[in-house]
Amino acid sequence: MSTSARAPRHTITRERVLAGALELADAEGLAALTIRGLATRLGVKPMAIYHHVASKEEILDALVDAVYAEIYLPVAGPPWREQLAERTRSMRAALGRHPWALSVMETRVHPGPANLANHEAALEVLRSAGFSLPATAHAYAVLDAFVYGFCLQESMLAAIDLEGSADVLIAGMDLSGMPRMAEFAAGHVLTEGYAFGDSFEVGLALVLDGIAALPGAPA
Amino acid sequence: MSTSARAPRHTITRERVLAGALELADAEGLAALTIRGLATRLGVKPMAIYHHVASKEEILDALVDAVYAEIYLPVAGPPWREQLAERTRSMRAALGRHPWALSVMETRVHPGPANLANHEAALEVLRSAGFSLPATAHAYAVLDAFVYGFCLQESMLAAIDLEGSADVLIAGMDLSGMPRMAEFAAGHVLTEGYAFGDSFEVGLALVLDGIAALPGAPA
DNA sequence: CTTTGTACCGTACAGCGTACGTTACTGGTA
DNA sequence: TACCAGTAACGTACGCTGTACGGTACAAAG
Repeated sequence: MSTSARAPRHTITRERVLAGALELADAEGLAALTIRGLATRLGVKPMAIYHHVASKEEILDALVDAVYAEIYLPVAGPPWREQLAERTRSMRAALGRHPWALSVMETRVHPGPANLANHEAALEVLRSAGFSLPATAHAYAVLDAFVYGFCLQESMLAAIDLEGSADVLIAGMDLSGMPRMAEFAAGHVLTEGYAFGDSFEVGLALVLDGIAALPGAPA
Repeated sequence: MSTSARAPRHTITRERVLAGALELADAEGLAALTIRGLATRLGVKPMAIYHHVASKEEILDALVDAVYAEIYLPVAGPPWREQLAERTRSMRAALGRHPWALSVMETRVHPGPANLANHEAALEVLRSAGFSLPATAHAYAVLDAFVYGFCLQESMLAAIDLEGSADVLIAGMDLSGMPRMAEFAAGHVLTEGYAFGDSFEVGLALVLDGIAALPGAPA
């Protein structure tokens, strides 16, 4: 096939553009998500994309909302604790599947429909469980802080691990004058069976316990 | 003065380059931190910068470590809880002063000396207070997840607020079919005296309580 | 006075998002 | 059947980015 051949009509649609962008970001990282790269992957010339989306910003907005759409929507009912736990685990899974998502979210200003639906569902769970409005605000802020922050740490660790495994990295650091880090590395991190992710369920339980004990939480 | 005049020798040093980069990022945002923009601010031509730093990546590494250097170093001793609380508040303050820092941190792979010193100090506080190694790992992971995540949310909210105040934003959203968000907005967020940041101390206390109750925490 | 190293500069290149204008195909109507 | 309008893909070009490479001027040392 000729590289300079004109692609047939309807080679791309808005859906194909967004799906291709998501695949490209997942497969090759956010830096590889360029209009030119996306066009090549779609078998089209760069400017053809702009007949289906207004700008790259719009693509990024749509990608973020696509990630939110993957998150479990909690339902109101007695076991509010398990519903929120399931949503939180689902968020971690989605952000783990799309490590680029967090940094894109930071730069978005307009929440998409899936984002809003997720907020609504979480608020519905808390409010219908009997949380007061102030308690709902605190609970939601703390729980989301935990999951966002935990995923942020996981993605930073994953980025570091791509350059070399943990033991090699730690061996290469200058830990002189850092006895506690040396102890922590040798006595725990490099131990068989250690995984940073194991702190997730511990932290989740800790935060949910704290939320349940908030003033304004149901009895 | 002529724009094309050659700057005198020793107009810039590595310190001045890094200080200028930090000021530029603080004042005009991360997107404004370009080699050309930085050179202009320093009264120098772009390529002069490369005689003092190896690459822009190196500048970003240094900026991140400069932010870590602003964070309070906790000291070991009886009141571990207050020491960690102070460090956490200090982290929030530093990340608030430099909203661009979080997104830069995400892309760093080599921790700087201030970063390592901060880790060491926090570990020292936990370990010398009597936390077991697994408890230390969980406590540290959860506490940092909280502060990173909370600051992430604050910076996202701040970015949105730059485009218009909260009430205007909320008024512009389509909250039909979103009764809980409507209730939350009207009954709490738009109320006199509401501030998202008020959840910080609540969450901090909640997390510290949880850490103190961890198996392996001191009695 | 000359030599040598260093610090600043000019030019240039590849790659980015995208504004603007052009071309070719296709479905609807006369 | 013939045409026409609309649409989707394309080519070119502009200003921006980081930075490789080579040149130039000045300051200190021999």
